[in-house]
Amino acid sequence: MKGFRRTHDCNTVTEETIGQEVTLMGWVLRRRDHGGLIFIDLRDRKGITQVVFAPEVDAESHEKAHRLRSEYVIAVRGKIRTRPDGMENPKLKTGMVELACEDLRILNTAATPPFPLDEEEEVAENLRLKYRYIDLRRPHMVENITLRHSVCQAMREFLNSNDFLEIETPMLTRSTPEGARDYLVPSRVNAGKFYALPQSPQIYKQILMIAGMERYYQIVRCFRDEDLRADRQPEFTQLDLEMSFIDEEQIMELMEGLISHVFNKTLGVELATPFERLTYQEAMERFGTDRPDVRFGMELVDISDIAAGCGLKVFQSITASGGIVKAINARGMADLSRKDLDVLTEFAQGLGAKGLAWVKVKEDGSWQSPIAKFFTNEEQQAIADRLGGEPGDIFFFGADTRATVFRVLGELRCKLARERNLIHERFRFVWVTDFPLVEYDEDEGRFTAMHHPFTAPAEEDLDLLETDPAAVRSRAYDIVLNGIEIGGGSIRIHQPAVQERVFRALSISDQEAQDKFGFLLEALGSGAPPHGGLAFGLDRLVMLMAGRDSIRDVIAFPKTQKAQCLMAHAPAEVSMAQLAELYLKPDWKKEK
RNA sequence: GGGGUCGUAGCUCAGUUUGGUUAGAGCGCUGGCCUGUCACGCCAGAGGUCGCGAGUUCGAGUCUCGUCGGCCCCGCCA
Repeated sequence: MKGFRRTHDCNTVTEETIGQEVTLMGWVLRRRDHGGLIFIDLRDRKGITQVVFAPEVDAESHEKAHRLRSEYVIAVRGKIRTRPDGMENPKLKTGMVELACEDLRILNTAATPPFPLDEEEEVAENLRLKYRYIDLRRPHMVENITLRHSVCQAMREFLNSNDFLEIETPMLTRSTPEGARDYLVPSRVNAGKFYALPQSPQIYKQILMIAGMERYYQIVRCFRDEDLRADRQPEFTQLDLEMSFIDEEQIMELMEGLISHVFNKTLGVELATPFERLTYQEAMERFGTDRPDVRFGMELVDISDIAAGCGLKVFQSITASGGIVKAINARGMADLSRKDLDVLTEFAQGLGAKGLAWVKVKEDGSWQSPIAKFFTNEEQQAIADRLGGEPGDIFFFGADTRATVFRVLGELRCKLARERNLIHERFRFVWVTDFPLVEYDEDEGRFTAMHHPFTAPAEEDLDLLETDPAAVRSRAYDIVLNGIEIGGGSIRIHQPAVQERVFRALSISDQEAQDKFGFLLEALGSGAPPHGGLAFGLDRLVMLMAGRDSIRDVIAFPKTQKAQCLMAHAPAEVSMAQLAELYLKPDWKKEK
């Protein structure tokens, strides 16, 4: 590097730099060797600049440039000059100019890359993950990682200026009941005891409120030992925050400000506030899910009352046995072919439906459908009225238990919207509020917390805790973007007596509550302020902002579906000596 | 734990339906030529455990069974 000092980035040499002597450093993206004249596309984090090696400018570097190969690391010094007439490349930001090399230094050679760095071709993900350091050099990945950085910066800006303190909480903590499977860490100095990696800093941030910190945030890693998905990794990042002396209105308002600031600062997108709000009940009834995509209609409409009296036995028996019948109107989609409908039926069956009834509305308003004959004209009219049906529309029916109807029609409307390009908005947020406090867990035979056990019940429902827990609404709220849950939070319980009642409703014995959460109960009794907060899934948020389908594309070093790092080969075996130190005996065999 | 899908040259893929000559293409790679290219061009060349293992067959990239791995989904994820 002696004699070389980087003066510019590959995207900062422009018309304004013409005539200046600059030094660039970066990687060889491509070499175009004309024998007498050699062109290099030089790439760094910021962009691409064309470098020309000409013997009349510098014979020695021209000679050396013959040896350059893809991904060699080089430093070049020379003057920026305009390209000859007609030789400009409009595809490059620096395409009007080029660097005429007067001095070339090869800083490092490189093996031929295992896959091309240009983005024309999709590369198998296992290769990308094995050679992540190559994958991350690709401009698209640089953009994603850079966006993630900018999002974090904008979040900190906003929260810092709103009087929040950034405070770290322990990674080595204790396992608590409820929730996901924990990642465990054995303790060397406490034989037979284990730390757990945090699923979220939930209790610690509440303790910080009790400790009088008033406003806390942290961009923090969380760990859950559950199976992976495109939007789920075993370790993921949250923007976690908590505030004292507030209610849900103030939190939602502040969070809308935060999100607006982030989108404005990083993408230049102006979001309209306040965001739309739905209660859990509404979201389920109208969209079939608690994370509705509200960018398009096709809402679920209940027709159980009409179905109960119709001539179709299936509809009758389902409504009679406590199930429901709902329908969606796929406007203008009556052109779906028999084969399309078979595919959709299969899709519905895959989600647990027994079948998928449909009705096409013909020009004269009459029904074309295998089930048309089971409905009187009046019933047909009533259904069409309720769905706003017009010629060219097709109705789809879901008849089953509530949960199945919601799932099937909810997924179906999203699938149809995607396939028929009904989604035009880039970003649409919605709050979902008034979640049930608890839900019944068939396997465990008890109620479990829908959000977490520290969520405050709605005050007017408090007295139902002992009589009808399922009817108690919570003070929890989720924030949903484009049909994906990107955050959630709640007002917390700040009175020990209420916390104890909730534990009881969850069938957590006083003994267990004392063992596992005694310190929290004690802390609540020490003068806990009313408080609440929220956590954003940073990976999901950035994924949506970057327009990607998987959070792996916005995480520098993600894991595969089997929770392995293909680059570092984690997890890996350890020595017997290491195990012995931790008092672990590896004599468990996975049963075949 | 379950369902689906993919695995052929360094990369992206064709070939598998209907088993049959020496397994192909584009890109990349190597060497040569080339002073205005930018997905440079031209010439020549190298490169294969058809994921792995059994089986069926005269013969398997192709059929069967098993297995490993990537991805998507269900369960799971307060």
